[in-house]
Amino acid sequence: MRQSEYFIPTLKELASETQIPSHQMLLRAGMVRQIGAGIFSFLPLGYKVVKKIMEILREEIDGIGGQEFLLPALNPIEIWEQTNRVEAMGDVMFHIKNRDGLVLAPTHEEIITVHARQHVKSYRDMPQIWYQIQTKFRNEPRPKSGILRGRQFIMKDSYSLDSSFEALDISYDKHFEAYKRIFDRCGLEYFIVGASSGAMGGRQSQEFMVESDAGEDVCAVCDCGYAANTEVATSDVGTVGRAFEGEAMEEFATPNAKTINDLKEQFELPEDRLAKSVVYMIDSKPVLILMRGNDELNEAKLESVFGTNNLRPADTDELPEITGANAGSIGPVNLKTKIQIVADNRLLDAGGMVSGANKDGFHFKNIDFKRDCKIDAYHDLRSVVPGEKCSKCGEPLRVVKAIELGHIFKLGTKYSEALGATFLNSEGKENPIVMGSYGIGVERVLACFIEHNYDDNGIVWNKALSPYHVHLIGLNIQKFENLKEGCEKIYNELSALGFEVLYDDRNESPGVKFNDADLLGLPLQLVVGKKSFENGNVELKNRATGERDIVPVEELVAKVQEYFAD
RNA sequence: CGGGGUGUGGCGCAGUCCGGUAGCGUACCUGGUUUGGGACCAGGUGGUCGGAGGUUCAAAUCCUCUCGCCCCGACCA
Repeated sequence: MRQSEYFIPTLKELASETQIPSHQMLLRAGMVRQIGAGIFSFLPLGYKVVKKIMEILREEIDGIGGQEFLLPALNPIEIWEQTNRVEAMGDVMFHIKNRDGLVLAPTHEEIITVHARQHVKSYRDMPQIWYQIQTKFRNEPRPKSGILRGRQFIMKDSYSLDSSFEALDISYDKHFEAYKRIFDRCGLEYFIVGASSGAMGGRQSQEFMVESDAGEDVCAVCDCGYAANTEVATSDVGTVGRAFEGEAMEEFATPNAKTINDLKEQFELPEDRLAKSVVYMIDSKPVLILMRGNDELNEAKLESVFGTNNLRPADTDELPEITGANAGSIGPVNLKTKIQIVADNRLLDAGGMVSGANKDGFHFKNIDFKRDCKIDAYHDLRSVVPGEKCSKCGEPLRVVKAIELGHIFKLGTKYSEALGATFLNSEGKENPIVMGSYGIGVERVLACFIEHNYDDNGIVWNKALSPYHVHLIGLNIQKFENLKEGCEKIYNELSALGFEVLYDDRNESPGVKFNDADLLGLPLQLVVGKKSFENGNVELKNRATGERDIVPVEELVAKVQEYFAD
């Protein structure tokens, strides 16, 4: 491709509002432009990389037996009502205003299930892996971070159809391995975490994450290989155990103690002896939640325990009606109304605890959870804190921000049951199809790669994702006919051998060309300039290392072939 | 949805507090000189200052409403 004819609007300056490196690089390198909040156009160079990513996705999903579909973004709302996801999606789903009954699909389990219902009627028809690479629409409340969170984005989504849960395990494992190959080929440093399946439903899910400050997920990771989204992460913190065995529960005045820290300071109490109470409205019913000391309640874990995302902290004016006290004096004993009480595992069968007396300004001490109150259930409800011991190996955990690149789910039969997608098994018995779903955000692959591969001068592509293989840079070719001829010859030779060559034949000064070349970041730059070319040489620069080789023209092709050999 | 910020030639910004000829850099056009790390000189094109309404002799500037965008939070497959 001749750069003089190619639309690559590189930028010297950026609006100060662009924050994250991948966004800045994509704009500066003329790869994307923004149209609205969370809405982007890919320009030719950016789309070239997108296509490279999509090609890798196709090869690997085809490789596990995937068959590529192209499903409609416009969906009848009925099928979403049948799976109860119109409500579950809420505002995230775009609704069409001037045509009743249509929505823009934020994902495609429903459509896939409809096709399965139509045609997959026997266990002999399975397994199937169906996939597509297609645009998703999600009305994100707050798009952000450039292309990382958009209202419209490209997703590779695949779906497996199986006749049993054992067979689903196989389809799931195939995707797990394919995903590893995909991200390896893209040159991404990622880790895999167990995750909450959230509104998708289902039994098991794992996320493929890339560590990045631009990320929105938080994960606990350990050098031993343990990694989990904090939605489900656990650590080895033990239980607070029992103290003051046999001593009677006793009320005491705590007029100025509203928080755990107040209690710690004013009464010199260790955190292990303090139980914090939080009241949540879960499916509109109040539930008292007990946490040890300042341990943070993790709402994702709470959602998963109660199997609903319809929960919120109780309002301050609801608290006295429910408990008899205001925030700061609430506890599990003497509650004004009888409500469900759940406690974090760390408080299991705890004794000698201090907690609110449900009377403003008073607490109880020596509360025995076995003797003085009824804890309905113990669950892991707390958020992991950095430095806590890994529950696998005991080493300190790190807690890092990460970008979710891909997510794989064992859906089970949620969708097939809701939509009546059944098959006959070998005994002639009707069963719901067992499904899995597997997604990769294409823009996120792009952004994650750049987040980890750039420097002050621009992007540093690898061979797999680089929009072109080599950047041929002709200096002053308008002035020196022999340089131009040399460039044309190299351009034609390399192109004929199948290399994708970006040829900078523009009438620009050398400085402009060098800067643009570093900004675009193709792995190999071939510089044809007067000095070296008159001695029969071309300069070959490695973008990643900055190394420069002076290579005789006749050896150039071999050198390039060698570089791209593996 | 709550909080903060912002909107001025294609792009990046100043000017707004304190009303009075719309400015700088860059890009672009013409001519000339230059050419290994974002060249120089000279001349030139281009903006109803996000939109609507109001105050005023006079509004980018003051007031009211409104829209867009960015950041933090809430939310999030």
